Amino acid sequence: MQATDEQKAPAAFQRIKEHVLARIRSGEWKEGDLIPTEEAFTKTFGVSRMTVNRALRELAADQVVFRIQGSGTFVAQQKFQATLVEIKNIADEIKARGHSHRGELHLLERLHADEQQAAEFDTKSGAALFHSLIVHFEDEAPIQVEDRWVHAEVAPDYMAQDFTRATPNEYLMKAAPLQGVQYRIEAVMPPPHVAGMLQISEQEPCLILRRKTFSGNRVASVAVMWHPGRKYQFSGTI
Amino acid sequence: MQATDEQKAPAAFQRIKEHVLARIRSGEWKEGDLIPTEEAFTKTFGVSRMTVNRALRELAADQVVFRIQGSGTFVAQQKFQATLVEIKNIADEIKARGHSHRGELHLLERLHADEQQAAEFDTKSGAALFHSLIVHFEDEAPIQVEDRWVHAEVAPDYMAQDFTRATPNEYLMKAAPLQGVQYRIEAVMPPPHVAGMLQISEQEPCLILRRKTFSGNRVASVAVMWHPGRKYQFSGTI
DNA sequence: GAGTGGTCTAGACCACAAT
DNA sequence: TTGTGGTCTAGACCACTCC
Repeated sequence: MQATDEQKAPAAFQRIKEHVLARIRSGEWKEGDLIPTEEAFTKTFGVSRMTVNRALRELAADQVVFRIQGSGTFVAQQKFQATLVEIKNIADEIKARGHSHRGELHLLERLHADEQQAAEFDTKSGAALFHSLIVHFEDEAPIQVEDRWVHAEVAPDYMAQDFTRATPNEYLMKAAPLQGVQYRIEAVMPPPHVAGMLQISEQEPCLILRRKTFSGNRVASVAVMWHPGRKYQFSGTI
Repeated sequence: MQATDEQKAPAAFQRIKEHVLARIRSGEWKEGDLIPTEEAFTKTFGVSRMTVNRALRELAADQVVFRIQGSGTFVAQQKFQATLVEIKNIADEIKARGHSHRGELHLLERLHADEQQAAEFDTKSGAALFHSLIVHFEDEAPIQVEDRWVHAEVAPDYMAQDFTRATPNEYLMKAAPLQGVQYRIEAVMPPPHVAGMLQISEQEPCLILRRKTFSGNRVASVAVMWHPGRKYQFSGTI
């Protein structure tokens, strides 16, 4: 028998999605345009309203269209205005490049929040915090200094971890269900002790990532991650 | 009449999603666990299978669970391993902060690609390119130097644009259907002419975003965007 | 009130996996 | 063969918008 090239017909809701996307791509339907109603599509495609509804609902979830109950379905604003950068766990990132990762623990202590730290953690002054300072190496070259404070109530076992094996990030993800992250990326000059740990000059800029994580409506952890500007970049594709 | 605090009951599919999410958050259902079948949920919640299907399908789209036809629905790997940074159009970003944006065009020229540029654009040496240099101001403070090369074949009308009104980014999005973006974020010291345009010292680090866009399987544009490290950060929430 | 989307039902048939 | 998810139907009722 001949090798047949059987194509399964795409699902009806997929065909409708493609139809709408094609109209938008071709420019026939432009930003803000009202597109046909669900009822109209049921006739055009000979399908039930639930099927049309699924197609349009998924396009709305993808922000291709937006829908206003009682009014209709409209073409959404062009996307691609934003580029997304993915910031990964440093250990995974290094391993993904085929290199070896090693963490060097420089400091692990328990202390009490001063006023500024209490404000950052949205708690009261004197609350127990853990503080760790770890230098991450990629094939024996220092690539990140991770300076981290952790709310002791959220991750009480923090100090019992072996941070040469798992990063604090990995531990915290298991210990405290993450509910949110705030981050900021900056370019700054390193203070002397950071320059020393990264084995760079104080005249070389650093790329820093500040990251605050939330768990159970509390601030779980505040971290500052320093990277040598010459060797480290955030990069990606969309 | 008393001010009533009427709560509309959440939709059934939402209640089911919440139920599953709560079980996962509490740790009752762990990564890789098989969760109840659609049929089981119809009985638990007293709803039809379509309603359960929608709830689980949406959770699968969000990568909370994964589904294998014939086998069942399983809890997916923990997320939040990655943090996403959104890089917006500079003009939109400034306006969103409630400030005024102004673009100052310093250079707009047509030239021919040298060998290095030809390699970057994946074309032949001598191909026509446009080159623009724009300084973006936020409330009269320079916030970005945008140095951009554009493939003339992809956007032939580039030089006819008024870049004090719309950013090159906005124009290119309309002129050339975007198919992909590569980017890189770095921390570097500014060369003298950039420091001058940003009105900063040569000892102040810059945050730079390099961005290459693709259209129709060709490189449409290569841009380097310089920002003063002291005033500009990438930030966001997830 | 007419038109639109938001949700839901109670079935149905199919494809795929495990046995 | 049985159980699972993937899709679809032909209705239904509701909430909201606009006239």
